[in-house]
Amino acid sequence: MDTTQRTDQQRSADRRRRELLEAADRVVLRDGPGASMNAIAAEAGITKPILYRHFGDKGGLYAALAKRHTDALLEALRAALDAPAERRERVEATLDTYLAAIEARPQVYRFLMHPAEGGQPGDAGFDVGKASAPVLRRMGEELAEVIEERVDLGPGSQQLARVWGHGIVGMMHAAGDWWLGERPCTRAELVRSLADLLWGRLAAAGDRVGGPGF
Amino acid sequence: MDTTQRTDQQRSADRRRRELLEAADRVVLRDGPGASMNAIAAEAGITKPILYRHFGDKGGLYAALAKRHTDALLEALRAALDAPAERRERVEATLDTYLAAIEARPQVYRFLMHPAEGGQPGDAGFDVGKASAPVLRRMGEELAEVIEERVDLGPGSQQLARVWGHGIVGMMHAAGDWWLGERPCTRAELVRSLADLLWGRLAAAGDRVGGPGF
DNA sequence: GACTCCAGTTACCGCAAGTAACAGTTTAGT
DNA sequence: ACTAAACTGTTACTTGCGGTAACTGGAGTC
Repeated sequence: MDTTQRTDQQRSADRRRRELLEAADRVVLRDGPGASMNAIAAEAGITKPILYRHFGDKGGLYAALAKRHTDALLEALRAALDAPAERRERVEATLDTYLAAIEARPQVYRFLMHPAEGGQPGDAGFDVGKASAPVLRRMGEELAEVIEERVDLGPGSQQLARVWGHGIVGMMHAAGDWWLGERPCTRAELVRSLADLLWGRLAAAGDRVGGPGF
Repeated sequence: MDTTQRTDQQRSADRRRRELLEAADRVVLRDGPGASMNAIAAEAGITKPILYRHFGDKGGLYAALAKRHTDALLEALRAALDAPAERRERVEATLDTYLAAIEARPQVYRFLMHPAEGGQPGDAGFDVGKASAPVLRRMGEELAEVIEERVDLGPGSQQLARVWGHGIVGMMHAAGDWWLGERPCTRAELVRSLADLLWGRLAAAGDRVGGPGF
C-alpha cells in the first residue's frame, strides 16, 4: 500500500474516467442532451452502476462533461481576449471565436447551454440561477475580470465591469443562438453588427420619421 | 348540433382550460418547473388524463402556460417601449420593467427561462434553438421590430435591427439572471450600467495603465 | 490458501409521462 | 319516454429512466 501503488490505482481510475467521459461525449453528441445513463454506459462498454461510482449521479457526469468543453472554450476565448491588438479588434476577435466555436460544434453548444435540468421536484426552494447554464456565468465573470483589469472605468469600476461582463456575454449568447438557428447573415456580419452595438451606434443613430425614436 | 350549442360547449371547454391553467400556474409556482402532471391534476381537483385531453402532453401544457406569462410580460414591455420619452429614457424604462418583473416573480421567470426540456432521446436531430426558451426569441423579434421602425440605421437596417434586438434582449436577460442570483446592486444601478453599456461607454473608456485595454 | 479490494454485473425500487378501458351525466334525435 | 351519442371523469396499467442493493469474479497481499 505504498505511494506508487496508490498512484497506479489513481492513474488507472483517472484513465477510466477519461474514457468514460469520452464515451459520454460521443453519446451526448449523437443523442442530444437527453441521452440516458444506460446509453452512455453501453457506449462505454459497461453498465450503469459504474458510471454512478465514478460520477455520483447524472448531474455529476454532466458537470464533468460540461467542465471539459467549457474549459476548452474559455481557453480559446482568453487567447482572443489577450491578443495584442486594440480594443475593438479584440472584441471582434472574441465574438468571432465564440461564434466560430458554436458554429463548428452546435451539439456541444446545445449541451452546454441547455443541460435539461431534470431536478427532482422534491428539491429545495428556487435558487434562481443555480441550475442555469454555468458556462455563461463563468464567461461573464472572466470577461468582467478582463474588463476591470484593462479598462479605466472610474469609481465603481468593479461592479460596472461585472454587469458589463455578464451583459456582453448574454448579448453574444442570445445573438449567437438566434443566428445559429436562422443563419440570417454571415458570421463576419454578425460580429460587426454586435461590435457596432457595443460601440454605441444605437445611441448615435438618428430617429426615423415621425416622432422620437426608440 | 347548431352553432349556439357548439359555442356553449366550446365556451365551457375554454373556461375549463383556463381553470386548469390557473391550477397549473399555482403548482408550478410552488413546486418549480419540475412539477409533475399528477401534482397539477391534483391541484385542479381532477386526474391526469384530463390534462392530457386538454393539452396533449406536458410540453403542450407548459407551452400554454408560458404563452400566458410571455404575453403579459410582452405587454408590459411594449408599454415601456412606446412611452412618450426620448430614447435613453425608453431604454431605461424597458430594462427596468423587465427587471422589475423578474424581481417580483422569480418563480415565473425561472419557469419561463428554464423550462427543463424533457425531450425523449428518440427525437429528431438537433434543431438548435427550437427547444430553447421561446420567450427570449419573441422578445428579441419584437424589439427588433421596434428598433427597425423607429431608428434610422441606414442600409441593411433590418438585419442590423434584428441582431440588435436579440443581442439586447440577451444582454438584459443574462445580466438580470446574474443580478437576481447575487443581488450585487440595486435595480436602478443595474439599469444605469446596462444603459451605459449600450450607450458606448465601453468604447469611450480609456485604457488602464500598462498596455492596450480590452 | 484465506483475506481483502476492486471492477463489474444482474435485478430491483421509485417515480413520472403517457395511455387504455371503463363509468356517469348531460344533450340530441326519433 | 328511450336510445344514442358526446363529454367528463375515473382507475389501472405500461414504459422508461434515474438510482441503488446485493452479488460475482479476479487481482494482489499476508
